[in-house]
Amino acid sequence: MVEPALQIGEVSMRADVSVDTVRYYEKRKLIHSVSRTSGGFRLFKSHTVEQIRFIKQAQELGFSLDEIRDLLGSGSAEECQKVRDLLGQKISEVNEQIRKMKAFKKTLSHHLTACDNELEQNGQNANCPAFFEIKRGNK
Amino acid sequence: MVEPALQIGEVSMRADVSVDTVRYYEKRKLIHSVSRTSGGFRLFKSHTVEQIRFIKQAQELGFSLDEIRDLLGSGSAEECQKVRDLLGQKISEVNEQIRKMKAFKKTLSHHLTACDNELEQNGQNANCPAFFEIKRGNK
DNA sequence: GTACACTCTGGAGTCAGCTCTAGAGTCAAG
DNA sequence: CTTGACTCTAGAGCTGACTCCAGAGTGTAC
Repeated sequence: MVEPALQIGEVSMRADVSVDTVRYYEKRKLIHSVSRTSGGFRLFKSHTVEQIRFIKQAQELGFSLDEIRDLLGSGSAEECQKVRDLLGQKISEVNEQIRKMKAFKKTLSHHLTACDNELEQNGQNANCPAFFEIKRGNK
Repeated sequence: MVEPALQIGEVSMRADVSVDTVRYYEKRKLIHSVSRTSGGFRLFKSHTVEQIRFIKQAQELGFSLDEIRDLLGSGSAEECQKVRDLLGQKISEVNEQIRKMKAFKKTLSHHLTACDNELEQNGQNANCPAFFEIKRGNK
């Protein structure tokens, strides 16, 4: 039941990032290698792969590596409360993001409708209104 | 009813971006100044302010300036259909983003709960688990 | 024992999206 | 006609997050 150590290439492949990225994350303290071979090769635990996937997930949603690092925490006692608070805060940020997304989607939908109307009425000669002129009723 | 032309400083202030940003967006063809004073000062229509706000909104949601420019379109006939298609595509991208957001929020909530449990049970001596060890049941 | 894939380090390069700078010109007010 | 706030251009610099590179060492398979 001793979990197998992974070399950087294996981690990189499983997490679908480059080896450079893995090293970069280690340098930025988002992950850490647990040990080295006698020759100096890094060895990682397998959960590092999950950790990298989490980092990528958070990143796609606009969080910076520094923010993500704080969220990952070190597991130390005094950090526990801090991480907890941060989590609460991030959750509301995500909620806010979702709200913004929905608003943006609405804006896009409005334009799509306007666009469709124009195409239907004028076909080949459609003169799609520039984005913000729609609202202002200009031609 | 002739709409007043705005100078760059006015636009920048109303849209809450720097004047450099306004010039940069013009260079990148996201907006355009309608004319210049005899001395060469740019003059903008007031809807440019709305356009910049839209750009910022889209940007916050992870769209690049190039993508946004395509979305703004030029209003020409042949572009109309193209913009329409792009709009449809962006709307599904936004839907996908919303889905990811919700998944991420779930991940964060799980961790928050685990964190709370740990704090409740061990108080001052809480040993907040490293992010991904929770799932794996390690201490 | 050598071939070959993999890994190491340190540092330079890249890309997007600004941001800043210098040096010069513009414009409305007094 | 001068002052002071504003604007112009071209180009350099910055930040975050990689990405690439050279030159050297490691590990295992035949």
